[in-house]
Amino acid sequence: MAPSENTEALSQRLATSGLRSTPQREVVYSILLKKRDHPTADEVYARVRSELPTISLATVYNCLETLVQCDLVRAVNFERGPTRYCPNLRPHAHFHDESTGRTHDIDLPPGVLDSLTRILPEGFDAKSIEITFRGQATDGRS
Amino acid sequence: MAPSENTEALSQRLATSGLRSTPQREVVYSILLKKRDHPTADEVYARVRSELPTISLATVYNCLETLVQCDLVRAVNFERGPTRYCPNLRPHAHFHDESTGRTHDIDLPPGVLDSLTRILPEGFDAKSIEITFRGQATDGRS
DNA sequence: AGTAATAATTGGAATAATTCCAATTCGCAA
DNA sequence: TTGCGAATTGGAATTATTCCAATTATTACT
Repeated sequence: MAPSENTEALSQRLATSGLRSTPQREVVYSILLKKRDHPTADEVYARVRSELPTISLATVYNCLETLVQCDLVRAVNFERGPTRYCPNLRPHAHFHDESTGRTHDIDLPPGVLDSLTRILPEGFDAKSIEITFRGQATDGRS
Repeated sequence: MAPSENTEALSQRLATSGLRSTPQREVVYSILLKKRDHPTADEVYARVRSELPTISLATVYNCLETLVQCDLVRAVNFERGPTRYCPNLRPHAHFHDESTGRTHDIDLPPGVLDSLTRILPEGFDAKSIEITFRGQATDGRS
């Protein structure tokens, strides 16, 4: 796979939003793509620092926020904890494993989101749906 | 409706968990039942103080946590904001209205949760599911 | 190229929500 | 009625995030 491909996608998305492509934004995004384990901002910060040692935590927050605005990344909140970041753009749910604390992406079969939308009463217009499972993943998984 | 009914339920749930029924716990619970608008801990604190002026915020947090443990209340988290509390025990989703900031309960037709569980791959055992819609409620609703 | 205008980054301070902790107080049981 | 564990309390501490003012980078224009 061409490493420039995603960088391209990023630049384009930023451009169409009137934003600039910067080293910080590129590295933050590439870090998210590299290891899709739903890291927190702090975790992203730690990983990015090995490539960009002078980046600040505030910038990491800014970049993540920007990526969310561009719809390249989803911000995910489980219970009280810190926000986690997910670069998976396919329609998917999250499975939160209570024993390991890990979060798994669960791809959704086509139609699931539509059929959920249909249970809404008149007058409710949903722009997005989030589905979160909580339980145990008995199986060894990444 | 008998006002003692819910208090009864509370005492029983607490008892079976080896916990005590206290005035603080009872009032916090009754406040949640009285106005089901998904208040934050701070909001609960404010409401409870009119009945129990000397209660502390820490106790409100403790009571809410206890009620969640007893499965009498659900803790709900939208994006970054503070945790909100919901005494609705029926299977329901949440609709978060982005224009008003309000949260509506959406009752789920029977079978929805089961059919969602069925999309999980082998090895994933879900104990609970949360469904959150985000959008606009065009209609005037409580 | 030179420069103004604008956008992005930075570090640190500030805020918000929640948890922790040690000291009291309460309620039940012997 | 005394004692023990549970619950409450107030305040300090912690965590996650946002804010802000100063600097730095990038772009557009001449």
